[in-house]
Amino acid sequence: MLTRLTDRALRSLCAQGAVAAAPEMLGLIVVSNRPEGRCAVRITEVEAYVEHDPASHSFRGVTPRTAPMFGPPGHWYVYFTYGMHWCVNVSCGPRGTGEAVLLRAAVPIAGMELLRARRGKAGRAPDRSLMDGPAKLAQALGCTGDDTALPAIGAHARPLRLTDDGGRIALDRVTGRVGISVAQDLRWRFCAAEAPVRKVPGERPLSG
DNA sequence: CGCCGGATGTCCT
DNA sequence: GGACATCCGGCGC
Repeated sequence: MLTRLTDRALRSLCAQGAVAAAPEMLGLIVVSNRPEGRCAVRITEVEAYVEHDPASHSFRGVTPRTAPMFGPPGHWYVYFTYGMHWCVNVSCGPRGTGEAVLLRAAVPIAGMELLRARRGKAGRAPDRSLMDGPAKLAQALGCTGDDTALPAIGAHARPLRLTDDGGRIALDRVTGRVGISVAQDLRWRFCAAEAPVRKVPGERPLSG
């Protein structure tokens, strides 16, 4: 039988904190509903960031940029990085706590043409590698700073909604986080089998 | 497939 | 001034 997490359960999950919530987000879907069209993706890779964590944007306290991390759980935190990329997170932990789960990769489940079009030239990549990075995922979903601090959960969450369609995918491996130079011992990257292998602490260089 | 370097804005030191 | 939760194209194997 098909079981689905309710919006209430999803909010409760986010409230538990980023480390607890992150692995449970594998298999959840993000529905993007914008004027140019509708699309949906299934989450295959996430990372947890907490407040007393030098790799976290919340480590140095509240700023206009990081405020959504400290807001109520279950809201989007979208930030701009490397001068050209957006990345999408879901705020976690109770209000006042600076935690979030970074959505690092996903596979398409609806609105393929739109997802591919938004990725531009790279839209010709196979499904598996169309959104195999946080900025690629954000681009495919059409995310920008306009989305930051908006609620992520609920029937009226728009233009971006985190929800459960009942489709589940298994946690395949747990590794250190990608692209950070501190706190590399913390294994807070959670991957489904579909997620890309990368050179990070804890990742096995060979598959199988 | 892997390595390397450039692009390019914002925030912190 | 440097770091940064990155991506892409070019080149070599």
